Amino acid sequence: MRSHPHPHHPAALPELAERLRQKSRKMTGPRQAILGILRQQRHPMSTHELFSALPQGDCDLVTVYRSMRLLESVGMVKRFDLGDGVARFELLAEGDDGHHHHLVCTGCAAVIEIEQCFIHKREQQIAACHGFKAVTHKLEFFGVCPECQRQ
Amino acid sequence: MRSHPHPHHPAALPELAERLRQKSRKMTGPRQAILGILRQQRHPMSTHELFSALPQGDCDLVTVYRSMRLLESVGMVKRFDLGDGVARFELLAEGDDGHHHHLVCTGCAAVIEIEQCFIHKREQQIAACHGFKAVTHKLEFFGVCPECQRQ
DNA sequence: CCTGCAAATGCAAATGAATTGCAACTAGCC
DNA sequence: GGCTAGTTGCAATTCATTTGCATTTGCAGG
Repeated sequence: MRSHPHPHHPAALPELAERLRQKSRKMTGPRQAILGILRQQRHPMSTHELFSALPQGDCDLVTVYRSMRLLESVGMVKRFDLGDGVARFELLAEGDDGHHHHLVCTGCAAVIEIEQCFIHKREQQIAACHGFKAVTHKLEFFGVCPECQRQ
Repeated sequence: MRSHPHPHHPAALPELAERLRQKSRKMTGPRQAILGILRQQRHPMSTHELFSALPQGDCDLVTVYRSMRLLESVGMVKRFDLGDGVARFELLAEGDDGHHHHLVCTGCAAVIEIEQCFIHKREQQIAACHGFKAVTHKLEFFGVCPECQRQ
């Protein structure tokens, strides 16, 4: 059975701390708070959303930005671009590359996770056809959700 | 035969002027210059690239930004997001919605146009499955081109 | 338990893409 | 040729994100 990007039992904080320490990174207060929020989130979160979800004054906005960069660099978090000029992040399970897509409502910004990726074969063809290596892709869907259709 | 997003005989400037006038927009010097450059371009161009390609001092950077927005709003140009935080634009043929994708080299930023879009059926399924309307998507491929593989 | 130091943080300032306010033009319908 | 909506230049602003630097803090090793 394939792994689900949003497991019902996300990694516990001690395990997350261990993942950091293995890369000689520290489990600090801010990071603990950030990971704690990310753990219980099933949709990608922007840096500002993350910051506002933190107990007020818990840490600086800049620290959140730096943390997201670091967590991304050690593969604990995946960055998504939903086309509005703001980076969003999802926590990754160990060993998961987090590759999946989203369906975003252009009215209310609601996000639906699309688990399957059906591009791989085409991606291979395109890579081969142009002699490219290490090819990946970014794919996001946009539309109007049932709620917003009523307005 | 389906239209090619980069026709060998792109629209002439008078025709482009007509398209503008139909929407009660004016064909000004800057716009003429911008469209002139876009006409002979087969890859998406950023606002800054466009600006530098203009005869120096021809117009203000802000005017280029405003022009791109306007041209997009009247459907004469299509905006692409190649993931580097800079908007890029391609001139559209009349009646063309410009929907296609790109393969971008992460080393040298070279761009290859990918004409076919093979997502439509899946897109329909996804839309239906979640009750969304007016669903579209953004899809771009990234990899290392043959040149950059040598380094 | 204590210590040292690489790693992390806060705060202020900087960067870079893109937008906006406003007064001075100008394309093109009459 | 004149009038007016639409444009432009310039300066200033916004907004996401990054950077410099002095200070602080996890945590590996003794």
